[in-house]
Order: sequence, then structure tokens, then C-alpha cells
Amino acid sequence: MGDTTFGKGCHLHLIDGSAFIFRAYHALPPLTRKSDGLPIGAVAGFCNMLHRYIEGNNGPDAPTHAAVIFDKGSHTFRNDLYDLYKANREAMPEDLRPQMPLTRRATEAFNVACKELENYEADDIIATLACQAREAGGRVTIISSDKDLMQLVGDGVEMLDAMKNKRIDRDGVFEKFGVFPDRVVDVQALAGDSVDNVPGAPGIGIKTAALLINEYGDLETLLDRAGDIKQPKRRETLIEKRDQIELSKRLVQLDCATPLDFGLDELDVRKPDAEVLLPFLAEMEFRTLSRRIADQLGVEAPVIAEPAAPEAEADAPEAPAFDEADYSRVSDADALQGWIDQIRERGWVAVDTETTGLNEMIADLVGISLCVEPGRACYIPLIHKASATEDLFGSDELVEGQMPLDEALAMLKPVLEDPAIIKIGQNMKYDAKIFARYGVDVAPIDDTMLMSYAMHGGEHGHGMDTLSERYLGHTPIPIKPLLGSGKSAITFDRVPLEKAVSYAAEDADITLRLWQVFKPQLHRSKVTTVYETLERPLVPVLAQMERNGIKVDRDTLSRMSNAFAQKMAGLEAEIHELAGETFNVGSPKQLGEILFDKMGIEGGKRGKTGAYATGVDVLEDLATEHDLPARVLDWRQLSKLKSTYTDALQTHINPDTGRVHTSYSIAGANTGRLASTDPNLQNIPIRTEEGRRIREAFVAEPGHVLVSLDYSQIELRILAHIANIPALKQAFADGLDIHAMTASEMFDVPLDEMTPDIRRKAKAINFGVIYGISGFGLARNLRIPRSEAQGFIDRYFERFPGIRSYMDETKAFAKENGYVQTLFGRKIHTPEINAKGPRASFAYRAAINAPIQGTAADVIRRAMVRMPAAIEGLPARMLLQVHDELLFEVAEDGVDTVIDRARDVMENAADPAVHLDVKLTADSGQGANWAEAH
DNA sequence: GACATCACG
DNA sequence: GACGTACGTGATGTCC
Repeated sequence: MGDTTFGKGCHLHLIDGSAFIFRAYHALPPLTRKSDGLPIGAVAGFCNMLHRYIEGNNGPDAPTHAAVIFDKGSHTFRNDLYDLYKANREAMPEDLRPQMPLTRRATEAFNVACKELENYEADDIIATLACQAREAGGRVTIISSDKDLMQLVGDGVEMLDAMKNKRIDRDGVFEKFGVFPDRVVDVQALAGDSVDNVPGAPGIGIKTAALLINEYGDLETLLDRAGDIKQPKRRETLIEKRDQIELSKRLVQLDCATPLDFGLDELDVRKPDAEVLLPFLAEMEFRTLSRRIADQLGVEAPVIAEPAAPEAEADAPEAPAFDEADYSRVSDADALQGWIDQIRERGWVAVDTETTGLNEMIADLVGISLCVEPGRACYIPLIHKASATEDLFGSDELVEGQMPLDEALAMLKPVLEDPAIIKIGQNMKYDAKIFARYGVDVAPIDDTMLMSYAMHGGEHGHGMDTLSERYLGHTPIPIKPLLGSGKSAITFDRVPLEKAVSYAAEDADITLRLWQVFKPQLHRSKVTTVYETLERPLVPVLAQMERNGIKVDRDTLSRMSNAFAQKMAGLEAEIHELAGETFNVGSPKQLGEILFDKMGIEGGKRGKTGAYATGVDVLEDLATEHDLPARVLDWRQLSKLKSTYTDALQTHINPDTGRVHTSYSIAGANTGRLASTDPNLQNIPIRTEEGRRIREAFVAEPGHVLVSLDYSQIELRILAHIANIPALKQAFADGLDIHAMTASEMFDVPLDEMTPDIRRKAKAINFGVIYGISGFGLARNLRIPRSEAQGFIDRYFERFPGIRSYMDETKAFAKENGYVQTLFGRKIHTPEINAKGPRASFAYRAAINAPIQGTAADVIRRAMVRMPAAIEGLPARMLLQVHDELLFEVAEDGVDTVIDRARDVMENAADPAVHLDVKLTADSGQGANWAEAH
């Protein structure tokens, strides 16, 4: 302080602000400001770190000048040099974004200079300031551990890793890079950086780069004399990739001449101003920190209001027992307003809806329950009617003690749509869909089911009963006794109010308690990103898709049903004739007895229940010799198509919309895949011509077409990447027929001499690998001897050794950790991997498959999350997802644009979180119906 | 409600 | 050396 002119004897501290923020963000649980729920954890950590830094720099070596330097925006001049620079970076977590401006304010509140500059990285500003300070004869300490800054070290410039409290000087840099600071950029240019996506020279890492630079002196000399290098591979790389290496150097070279609009003198160290700092800390509601700082500054600590009822926090236990919980009925506007006030104070609320049924497209809203703190919840009944016991005639008149539905919704809508209030639910997609039908767009949300899925996928189910028992030690009130079952079952609007309150309020209470348990755990399990990028944002997307539905033509289905019925009747007569007696063709048990006992066919195998097995495989074998099993196969196919599709689909056509609305379970499949239910639209026939025609009944509205985009071979591409198989990667890069290429490689057959049969075998092996191949399984699939199948597998491993190591490593990882992971960090638990016997074998194959299937599932989830923004404003709706396919309904004049945009999103869906070595491609189709579009 | 079967990726 | 086996789903009909 005092003398502000920077010069000899001055000491400048430059703090890498982004590093502080990210360290703070990841070190702390996701704290929120009590009064409004604003995420604040990173700001809290940042302030603590900044405070600790100031505290620790009061000694004799105290800086005379200091500044915190931030990045501004994500686009810099380096992106103009190379558009993929830092393209690997995952988008900033949702709950961090609003905290960024607050960290700037915090820096200013501590009275420390705070600098950033459009189009430049923080590193460039740091470099420029360090150069200026050095020239002025002062000393510089850069507080960061970023290796990109190491090029600046020397001549009075040092780095300090604040976390490890370790100083890095010239020798420290040499330790890290094998060269002194003035050659660091040369080494970085060669070695590249996968984190920042600096390409460098392929196959050259830091060690080799340092070796080369030390031998030739500098990068330019090395590149000029690259021809002298003995190792042929290295020589070629350096010659061929010269441009790329020189580009890399420009990317890593920091700019010491950024156009700053301030001088070093402005950065002089100043004492914090209590009148600025304390109000800021109070606004953030940092109680401990503001008290500590107030003490140090010798002033009164600011009073920060406790928004929660103080008596509840004083000595009552955090979570009261369930049997002491306070559950009330809300039956007028005053009472509801009281709850709304509390919600606004907290910034969050657990919400649950009660309805007349499980189908969100049809069910009516019966009541709403709310909970803001454990043990205190309410239920707002809206359309309860007299129950049968109260009124034998089942009057439709509403019972007393309820608010008008419109009034309650009008009051709640601003809360449910308020971006500052988190709405917590268990399976929020259900409630969001119900509310959407009443004109309320619930957002933002948290979902305890999805939190559990992200943390415990594969360990157990994620229904409320399971979670409550497991994590709260409480068995929820069962719904059965309230609603009854079978013919006498009633809907929730007939449940007496008092019972409804205990049941419904408890659900909201449980949800809130689960949320409080899960929220901090999410972070500790390192699945916050999975939850925030792959689970939660999918909720509104799926809700919209489900509400869109797909138009299904009843007449087409009905005609097909009739045709199937006729054919089946004919076949049934033939079958009875051949059997010599009538029996139920649909009964595998009776069929088995006819085939193997009465007709005396050899080779009948009995399953574990003692009945003969009569599956397709068995009947197909028999069909070569006998007519009856052949007819049964035909009959079964028709029976399946009729009962599961042409008949059942008709019953799913919504009378209001004329469309079929499936429901996707987000947390159903262990691998991260979605599952479609009621009806399942992910298994509509396609493999046989007869079945495929069912897709003709899935149609577009007049003036529209159905557009389908599907990933080509996504799982094999992911396998090629994960197991790192150069031959497979190359084949995909060259656009080859992957199964033909595998066949050629395995059986030494040139591609132009490939036969369909050899290709078919290779295809089976490729799929087998994805499924955790076994000789037995492959043998059965290809109907070849087991020894031959084993030979194929051995040969496959020989040709693609990476597959073997992937399988071994995955198995070892699962045994060690109890789970495996996708490329995006999704965990799939494999609790049975250490079991004994065949169960371990199952778990082992599932563990091999899960990262592949799961990564593919993550990729399409990412595409789906981004899709609404990509097709915004276009006359298009996303309707269905079938694992690797997305189906849209598009107005005729928008088709080309939609295909372009959707393909772009799908093909780049892995970026920037993961850079795949293999390109993803999506094929498209269009037509009046799904058969034509696919 | 378990089981067998079969539709999909 | 022996387990049993391809991975992941959901819907339907039979039978107890």
C-alpha cells in the first residue's frame, strides 16, 4: 500500500480465478441460499479461499499488488485459429452458471482487483501482467497449478499451487516438462493436450517431446531437421504433421501483449472495506464467514435473518418421526397462501399430485400435496366426492372442505413456474404432465427417483416405497387399503378427506426427506453431472414427447386384426387335424404333450417346471421334418401380431387426441436406456414383412410426414472407441461395411469375394462381443458346433486383441468397484459380480455390455436434451425414441431443415463431454407412415 | 403371480 | 472343472 507506482521491490500476485471457482465448486456440496434456494456453494468456497489467501499473505513477503483474473466467455482468439480448441470441455454445470457473476462481485467486495477481457483467456492476461511486472523490475507470483502457465516461470516469476502450498520455480517446471520454461511451449506443441483439445503430434507425449527438444534445441530446428530422425514413425509424424504442430504451438503460446485498459499501478493491494464486504456476505447469507470477518475488522457482524421458523430449528430434531409428523388439510385461500409464503422463503418445495388414475393423459387432478420441511406437509383436496360408505348413491357432488380447483391452481401456478423455486418430486414426469394439462409448466425441478437412479442404478429399484424403506427406514402408507382392488376398487377422488390427507401429505414429506438425503450424496458419488445432464433435463423433453403422441390409424389396425383372425382360424383347423385332436394351440404345455408324447417326436427337452420347451428354436428345428410345428410357428406369429399389436394398440388410442401416447420410464433399464410402456412403442415389428406392415398404421397428420433418424452401428462404434481397436476405427472412418470387414479380417477373405454366409457369421460375432461373448451362445446362435464357435472367438481375439483386454479390464473393474461406467460417467452397479456360480457369469456378461449399451444410451439422451432447442421454430415435433432412433412428425415444407438440424445434433451428441475416435452417423428416412420413414 | 414366448434395439 | 449362457427391455396368454 502507499506507493502505488509499480517497480523494483514490488511483488505482484496474480490469482487464476477460474481455478479457484472450479475447485470451490467441486470441493463443496451443492449449498443453496436459504432464503431463495439460489445455488451458492461455489461462491461460498470462493470467498473462503479468497479470505484464507488474504489472511495468509500479511507477512513480510506480502504482495504489494494483486489481482484475480477470470476468463470471459468461452470464445477466444484461439477458437479462430482452431475451431476445435477446448471443444472437449463439458458445458458449465447448470447450478454453477448463476454463480459466475457472483464470484466477480465477491472479488470486488474483498477489494481485490478483478480483471477479465473479451476474446482472451485469463492465462493471456496473467502472461501480459507478468511480463509487464518483470520488465518493471518487480517480482510475480502466479497462484495457480495450471501447467499452461508454467511457460511464464523464471526471472522473478514463480508459481504457487495454493492447494498443495507448493512453489514452482524453474526446476519445478523442468521436473514437470523435462525442459526449462522457455521451451515449455515447444514441448506442449509436440505433446498436445487432450483436455484442451490441442492436437500436437500424434504418438508423442511429454517425455518424447522433451527428449527431442533437448536434442535439437528448439521446435523450429527440430522440424527443419526432422528428416534426420532415426525412428521412422517419429520422423514421418514430424514431417507430415508439421502444420498441426505449428498450430498447436500457437494455441499454447500465451499472449504477452493483450490490449489491457489498465496498468499495474491499479492493482495495488487495498484493505477490504467493511461497509462493502459485510453487506455482500450478508446478502449471500454466509453466517460463519461474515461473523469471522466482522471480528477481524472490529465491527459488528451483520444480522442475517433465519428464514426458517427459528423454534423448529432450535432444538427439535432435524427430521421428526413419521408418526409425529404434522399433516394438515388446506381448504381455503388463506391457508394456501401461508404455504406459498413458506415456499417462497425456502426456495424449494416437494410436490405430489393425486389423480383418478395412472394414465397421465386421461387422469384428472384430484389434489396436491406440498412439503417444505421434514415432518410438516399439507394436502389440498380439490375434487373429492362422497365415498360409497358415506353416500350409497355415489353422488358426484364435491364434499365440503375443499378449495375450488381453479383458485388453487391460479395461486400455485406462479410458484410452480418460478425459476427461483425448485420443485421436488418423485417421478416428476408424471406430475409435470398432469400439471401441463391444467396449463401449468412446472420448472425447475429435482427428482428423487432420478437421483437414486444416478447413484444406485443396478443396486435396487427407485420407486418411492423402496427408497423410503432403504433410506428413511419408513414404510409408506400403502395405497391398496384406500382404493381397494378388483371390481370394488375406487379412484382417489372417492377416498375420504382425512385418509387422503395422511396418505398424500406423507408422500410429499417422504419426497422432501429423500431429497435432503440424496442431494449431498449425489455430489459425493460423483454423479452430479450424470444427473444434471442425462437424467433431469430429459424430464420435460419426454413429457412433451409423450403428450405429443403418435397418430395411429384404427381402421388399418382393425382390418389387419380381421385378416389375422381368419388366417389363424385356418391354421388352427389344420393344426388340430394334424394333431388328431383339438387343443389350445396357445398353450405351450399342451403343445409339448402333443408333439413329444402323443406324436412321439424325439428330443423333447423339459424346462425347470417340467414342461416341454416349445420356443421358436425348438419348433424351427422340428419344422424341417414335421408340418405341425411349422403351422404352429405361423399361428404364433399371427397370434403375437394380433394380440400385442393390432388389437392392443387400438385400445391405446386416446379418444381426445386420436393418438397413442406411450410412457417412457427414465429409471427403468439398468444401462441407462429408456423403456416404453403402456403401450410399448419400442418393439413394434419390423423384422418380418408381415409384422412390418403394422408400421403402416403409424401415420402423420395431413400435410405432414414422419421423419426417422437412426444411428448407424452406434454400439459397434462405441466398442471400437472404448476397446480402442484401430482396425475397427479405420473401417468406420473409411465407411466400410463393418461386418464384411470383420469377416474379411477373420476368415482371410478379400472384401470383393465376400459371401453373405461368411458375413453373417462375422455379424453374429460382432454382436456377440457386445453381449459378452461365449462359445456356447455363439454356437447356438449360428447353429454350429461349440468347438467351431470357440475357434471363431479365439481368432477374433487374436485379430483384435484390444477386445480381450477391454473385457478383462472391465471385469476386473467391476469386481473391484462393484460397478462399471459409461464414457459419460454413468455408473451401472453389478452387485452379483462377486457371487458364486452362474449368477457371476450373468453379472460378468452384463458388465461387459453395460458400458457399451449405456454409452449409446447416454449419447441419444444428450441428443434428445438438445433437440428441442435445435428444432425450435420449425414445424416439427419429436414423437418417439427407439434406443438408436428418433421419430419426428414434420410439416412437409420443413422436412429438409429438420433432418439437417436433427442429424447435426445426433451426430455431435457426444461433444463436448467426450471426444469419440469414431464418428457417429445418423441415417434418415421419411414417409407418410413409419414403415416408409424407417 | 410365475412362466414361457416373442416383439424390438 | 463345472456351473449355465449371449445384452437390454415389455406385453401377452396360460396355468396354478
